[in-house]
Amino acid sequence: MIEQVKGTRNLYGLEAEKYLYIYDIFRKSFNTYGYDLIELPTIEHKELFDKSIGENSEIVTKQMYEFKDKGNRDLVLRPEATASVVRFHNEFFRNESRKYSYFGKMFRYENPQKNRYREFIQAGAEIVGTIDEYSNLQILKTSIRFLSLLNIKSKLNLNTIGTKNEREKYIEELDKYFSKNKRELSKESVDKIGKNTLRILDSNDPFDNQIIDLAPVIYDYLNNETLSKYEAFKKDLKTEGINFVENPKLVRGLDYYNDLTFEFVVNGTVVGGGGRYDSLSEILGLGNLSGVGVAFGVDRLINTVKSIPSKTRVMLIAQNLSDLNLVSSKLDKAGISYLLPVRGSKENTQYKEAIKNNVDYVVNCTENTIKNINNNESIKFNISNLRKLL
RNA sequence: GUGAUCGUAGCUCAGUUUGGUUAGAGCGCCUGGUUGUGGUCCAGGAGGUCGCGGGUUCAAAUCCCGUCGGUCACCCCA
Repeated sequence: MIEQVKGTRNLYGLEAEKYLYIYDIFRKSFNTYGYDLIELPTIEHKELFDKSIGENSEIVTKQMYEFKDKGNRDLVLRPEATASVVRFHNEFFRNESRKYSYFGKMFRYENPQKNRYREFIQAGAEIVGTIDEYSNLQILKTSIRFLSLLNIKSKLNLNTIGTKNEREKYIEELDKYFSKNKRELSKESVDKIGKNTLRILDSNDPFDNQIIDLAPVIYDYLNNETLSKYEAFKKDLKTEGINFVENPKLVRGLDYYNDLTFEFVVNGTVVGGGGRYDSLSEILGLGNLSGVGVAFGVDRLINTVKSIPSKTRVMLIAQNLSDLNLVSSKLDKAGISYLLPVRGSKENTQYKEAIKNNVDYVVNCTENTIKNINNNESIKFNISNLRKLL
């Protein structure tokens, strides 16, 4: 037997329904609010992500699906979409400001586990161009509307990581501090000193707690402009009645972020995250445009959403096919959808099939009745009687 | 990249420790009957390269090695 590729997922039945439902709510939340949908290519030049996400990041060094095509180009399956959106924007709308939304497959070569797949779906939104802090608020408010329409209760974590210069100075101090206290850190954290210092703050190892708690805090290394922007933003959130938890240790894995970073957490799982990226365009050599965005893990949302609204389902049964064909043609004309038995089996078997398929009503085309499968009450079949039930 | 654990019928699993008839069960599926406002019950039937490859052995689902896949965790992230 040929097994499926590691880390891929088959969405079937209820999961597929949830996928469509989430896509639908996503479109209602973003697309219809002026975030134009963009279908981006799945393959991109490797260079795009080397530059944007960062050559030393975990994603680029270990997690990209890389290949050479027949023209000897270095290509990758995209690990995320923000860089592609910025590429597109700079190519076609360089001197405009625009809002985008996207919904599609991403790929990262990691070992799969709960809520993490090699091929996964992200739904995201970006505002790119000459923009101010108001965009940050818009992205967050729209995200919150999206999650609440899905009936998902999430916690919003918030942080600012300042400008690149500020961050570099902070990391320098952090390196010194952790080096000095090496002996009281886990081996894994020690390995990150000088390489991925910020991530040490994120350590789950209880052994590290004490040292991390006493570590320098990023806010002490940010200048007044950065801090006042951040304070103003928090004030806006409070005015809007948006609850959040400030987490100075929240660092994102992508190099291009500055100032605002945030994530939405449900039961300990990050279902979405994002932030500000004012230097991404420049890093890509594409100009000098700002941006802010959010991305949701659709697979994680599928695993989180408990139930979705269901439609009333009708199944036709009959003891001969001509009865079945007659009624199904009538329903086709009336625009009513229905299920049919897979084959002309005996009546009892067809009833069983209806029950198995979770239908609400069975139309017996031979007897001309509509039966409510939940209480076994039958009424005469005709189109208007059936329509009343739907 | 690291670690743990699992892989036997469509599904859930027993059998693996201690190698030994023809590899089993429940559910599901198909056929016939029963019931007749139907989801019950009865009988029969189909369905298995024991994930894959190699090794040990007179003999492997069972032991060894490798590999692929699932689940979970670390790392990391959505």
